[in-house]
Amino acid sequence: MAISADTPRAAGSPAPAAAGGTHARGGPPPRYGTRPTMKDVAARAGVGLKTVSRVVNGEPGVTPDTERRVQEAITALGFRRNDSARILRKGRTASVGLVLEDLADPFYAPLNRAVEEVARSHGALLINGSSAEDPERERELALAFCARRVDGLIVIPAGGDHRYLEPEIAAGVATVFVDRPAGLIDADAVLSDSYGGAREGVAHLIAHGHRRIGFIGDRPRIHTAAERLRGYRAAMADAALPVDENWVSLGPTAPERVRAEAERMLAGPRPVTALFTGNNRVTVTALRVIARLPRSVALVGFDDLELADLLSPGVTVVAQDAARLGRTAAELLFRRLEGAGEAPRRVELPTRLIVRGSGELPPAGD
Amino acid sequence: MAISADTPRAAGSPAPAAAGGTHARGGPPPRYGTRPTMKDVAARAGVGLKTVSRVVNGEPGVTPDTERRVQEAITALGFRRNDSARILRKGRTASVGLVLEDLADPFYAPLNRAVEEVARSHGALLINGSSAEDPERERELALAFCARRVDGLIVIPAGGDHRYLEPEIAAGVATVFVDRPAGLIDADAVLSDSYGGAREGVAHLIAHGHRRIGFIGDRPRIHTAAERLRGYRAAMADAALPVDENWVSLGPTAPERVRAEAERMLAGPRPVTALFTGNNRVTVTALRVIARLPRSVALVGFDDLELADLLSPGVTVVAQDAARLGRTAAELLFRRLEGAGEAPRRVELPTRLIVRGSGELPPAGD
DNA sequence: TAGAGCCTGGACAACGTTGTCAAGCAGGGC
DNA sequence: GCCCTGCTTGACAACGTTGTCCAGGCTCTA
Repeated sequence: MAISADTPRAAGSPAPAAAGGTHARGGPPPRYGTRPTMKDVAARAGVGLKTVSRVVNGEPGVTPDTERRVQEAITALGFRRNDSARILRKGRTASVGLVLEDLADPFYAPLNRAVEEVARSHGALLINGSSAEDPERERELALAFCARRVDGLIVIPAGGDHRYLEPEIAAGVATVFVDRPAGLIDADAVLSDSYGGAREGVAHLIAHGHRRIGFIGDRPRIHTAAERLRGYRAAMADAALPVDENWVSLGPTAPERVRAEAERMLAGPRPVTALFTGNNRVTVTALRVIARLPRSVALVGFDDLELADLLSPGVTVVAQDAARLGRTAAELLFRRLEGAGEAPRRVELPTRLIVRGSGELPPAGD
Repeated sequence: MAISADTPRAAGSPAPAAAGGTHARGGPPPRYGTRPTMKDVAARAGVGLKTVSRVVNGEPGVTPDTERRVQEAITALGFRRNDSARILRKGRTASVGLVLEDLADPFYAPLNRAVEEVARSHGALLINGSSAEDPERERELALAFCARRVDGLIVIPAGGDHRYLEPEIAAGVATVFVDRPAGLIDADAVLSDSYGGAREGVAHLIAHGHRRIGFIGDRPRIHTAAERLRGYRAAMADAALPVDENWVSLGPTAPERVRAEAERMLAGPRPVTALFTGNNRVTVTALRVIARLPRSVALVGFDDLELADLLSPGVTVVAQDAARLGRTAAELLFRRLEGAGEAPRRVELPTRLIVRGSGELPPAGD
């Protein structure tokens, strides 16, 4: 029998699941949108409230016969425990909040999934939201999660000041920052080695003969962007190569800006012969620019891309393990929840240079 | 001043945010992990409980002076409203649950984000989880969300029987299915035109001279997989082309299986000259197989891929608008919540053939 | 058969919030 | 001076669950 989702029921046709009465026999039929409670189940089964609670939670001390009667009442009424009340009473919510930049970003999605898996293995649900790189929105989300009394919070910071979380952390909300460190507070953080990864990637380009290398990255206030730029400069310095500041561009990763900057660096009498791109979004746009050029330009990007191996030439990347970032952060969080009372830790995961050929092009000139 | 995340505080060093007393003056310092309540705020501000509630909720009828005292107490104690209690009292949770197959899948991630955006615009939070294509897990997640009393539920079905949701729907949980229809119940659904899209994609291959076309898709119990196969058969029939059953393969989208099936279809004396792939995961694996072959093989895939335009040849796809699927479903859901009491609707969104060249290869033989 | 002890079941309070309602108070009109 | 009005404020119950505690009935043993 099908049920119409929202058709209001006439008094003469009560919802089948609730037929028989939420209230004592003879009472009015339950209003649409009103759910039966343990009290209703108890009344129907002819037992006490606590007995229903025991059955629902699988607690011992209920005879099989009583249990059967309760189960029948539960099924007949379509009862489902109200976790809000349960949470209120117990204090723990078995849920974790995750604030990231963009749920849809191919870099963060696996991180999201990894956090979900760890949460699931601990019996916790995941609430999440996208900050869209807006500090105020990050704050709103994180505090909304705290109001829901999440047991723990995982944050990919958009802002640079997380003092607003101090009362929450002090109150026991286990908090772990991922991908970027917390601002102005001392807290757990799980990061990738942005500096080392960028340095290695740029060194790869240098090793293949490039001397004029452009760097296009995210906004400078973002920790990873700054670190990767630092890695770029270190690699150039290692090889005693000068850096023309026209080769460096930090800013929003919107395709228009990245395209303009890439085209600028690749134009003129002495263009760069290679690009190092600071994250997956930048890389994709840069690849589109390069694809339209008659000559070949070397590129190494931070973050792996799904089809990077199928492009020709394959795209060399500095890969982060986003899933591992998420997993590590979530595991750290649950260790905290289980009472590991050490000082905040900063975990740094290594990156991996995946050479696929795009860095190995002979330099175009110089 | 930095706060250690989990260091238990000695009695002599109370949490700064709570210093001054959660309880009446002179009482014991608050225990770690215990949060101040409105009662505590009221005591500290020297006002009644309800006045605090009014200030917290911005209700009128509080003098500026009283409000200031309450605000000070809130800040001093680090108070944050407990939404569990609020939800229990009010009955509405301002949250939406989303069950999808895999949070990390590049097809579902934008859908996830779109649902989030709509929820956000309605002031609701998003709880989500991955079913991993396991009906039991789908059920667990959906019911866990219902226990949390989400106002609405968006489900990408893994299973084929959703009667377990009948009591929930009857109790007022607005429920919308996306990508695939509900099983054995009558409910809102937002779908892509899998049949039409596949038919158009396969017709494209036929128009370019292909006569032996393979179809590799997801498990047959999945509605979209079955529909796309139906579209494939229709296109072949339209052109009066015979279908060798060796050209059709439905099953898990694990790379090993897809690779084996693609290699099988492309081997032998009379291989297929083109492949139609049933979703993004299948397409990616098939592209890898094709890339290793000496000869070129045409391919059209269901679902767009991020770098599809940069491959050579570009990959022709039947694109779905995943974000629009999510947005449409979420908007429908909120319309239901606002009381639109019509019969369940099935919305079907069009697909779009994006021609990029991979289908335009001359057939390899025949 | 009586007493002790165990097992089952239920009454009750509490979790933190919000809606209802009534009290207190100041100001103004008569 | 008194009453009425309107505003601010607070006491109280209720939301649905779980933990505590106690009562009653049963079994087992002496």
